[in-house]
Amino acid sequence: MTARRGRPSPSVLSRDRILLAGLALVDEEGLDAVSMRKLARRLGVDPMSLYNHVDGKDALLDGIAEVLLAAIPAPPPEADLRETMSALAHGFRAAMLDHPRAAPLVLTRRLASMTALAPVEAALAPLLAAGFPPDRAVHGLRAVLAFLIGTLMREVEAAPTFGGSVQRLADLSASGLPAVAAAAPYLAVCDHEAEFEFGLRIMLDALGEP
Amino acid sequence: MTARRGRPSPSVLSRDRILLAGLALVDEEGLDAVSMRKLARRLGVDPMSLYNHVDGKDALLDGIAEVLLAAIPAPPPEADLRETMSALAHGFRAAMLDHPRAAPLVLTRRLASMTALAPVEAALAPLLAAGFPPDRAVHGLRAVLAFLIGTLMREVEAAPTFGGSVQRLADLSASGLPAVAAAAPYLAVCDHEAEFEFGLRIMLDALGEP
DNA sequence: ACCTGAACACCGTTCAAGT
DNA sequence: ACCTGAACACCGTTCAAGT
Repeated sequence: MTARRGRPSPSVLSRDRILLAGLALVDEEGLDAVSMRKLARRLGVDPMSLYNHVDGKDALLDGIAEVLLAAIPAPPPEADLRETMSALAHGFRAAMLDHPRAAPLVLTRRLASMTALAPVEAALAPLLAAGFPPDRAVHGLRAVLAFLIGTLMREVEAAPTFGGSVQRLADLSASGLPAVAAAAPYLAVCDHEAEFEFGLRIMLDALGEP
Repeated sequence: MTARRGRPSPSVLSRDRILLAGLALVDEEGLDAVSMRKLARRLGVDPMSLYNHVDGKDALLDGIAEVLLAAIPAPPPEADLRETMSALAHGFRAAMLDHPRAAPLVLTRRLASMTALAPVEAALAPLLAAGFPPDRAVHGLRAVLAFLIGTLMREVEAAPTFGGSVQRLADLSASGLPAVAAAAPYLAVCDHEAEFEFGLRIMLDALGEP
């Protein structure tokens, strides 16, 4: 019932093994460093062997994005609507922060597959169950998602190479732009957690009642 | 006072000419198609000549992003705070929609240059002038920006290749996911304009009073 | 100061051949 | 059914040489 065919020998390659190795490669070296050849080297295999399990580089990246999305946990079933939406948003954020260098794959690519639709279902189902008409449910979900994507893009791209932000603060103060200079101490640092909670509350408030 | 040196001959290459040609290349063929070599070919020049005016491919892409940002018009000076913020947001959106294939350069890259700071100044100045303390001004601006970036990413990535959305609707209905199927007609289409106005109103309302 | 071209170390993917 | 390797048409960038 579980084995796809009667082949017990652990074949070297599989779509899953490739995607996981790809994710590890992104985690370690970043998105720009991903190449079919390097990934094949890492798996001890000819580059062209990957094409037996994955449709090409773009499909590989989509597959890695789906691995990230699959890590979002289902919200507790006894939660009310607001708790459910909040849990999904926090789960989404946690999944992205677990793999910050791969997160842009989810945040910037149009994902069309079935498995990419699962989180949409998880958010839409409680909205409809709470009595939201489908058009308003979709509308509200889109607004929340836009905020989540924008916030996470900022959080995940925040250059970790950027040592102390002291230099950045000095640059901002010396920018010659008066408002930027005046707000420099607050521009130089960002409490991502607080920004996330602040914006999420706004968006969930805006959802309103069915 | 304006000429940098007494060289009247219109030298073939300049940073600006390169950035504009780069933007045109992105507009026509998309981001993935951009290469230093192809851009040089388009300019009738050796690929390596570009490096005299631009620091490399990454700097080229940053430069193109700055060209986009520079197209955001200054808001009318007599406008009140809300009108000013709204005008900036609409100007930002219009600038991105003028070059949808280049927009991800602005929306997904961390821009550090001075010219990328100009729009921040334009938004921060009226907030401070209206009496917002700098920490709240930065906080509010970040929330609005996150929403704008997320919304515009969706709008700009929406595959224009995707013929009628009839096929997509059928896929969604047949997904086996009940909530997705129930909301399929609304998931299949997106009124980007309305989503933008809806979310912008929420974020500007959330700014509150100083 | 700017432009050139050869060279280096890479890419993604097609295709014919193997087992 | 899966894996291989040669081959093709590309990349970004360094470096030495030209003017």
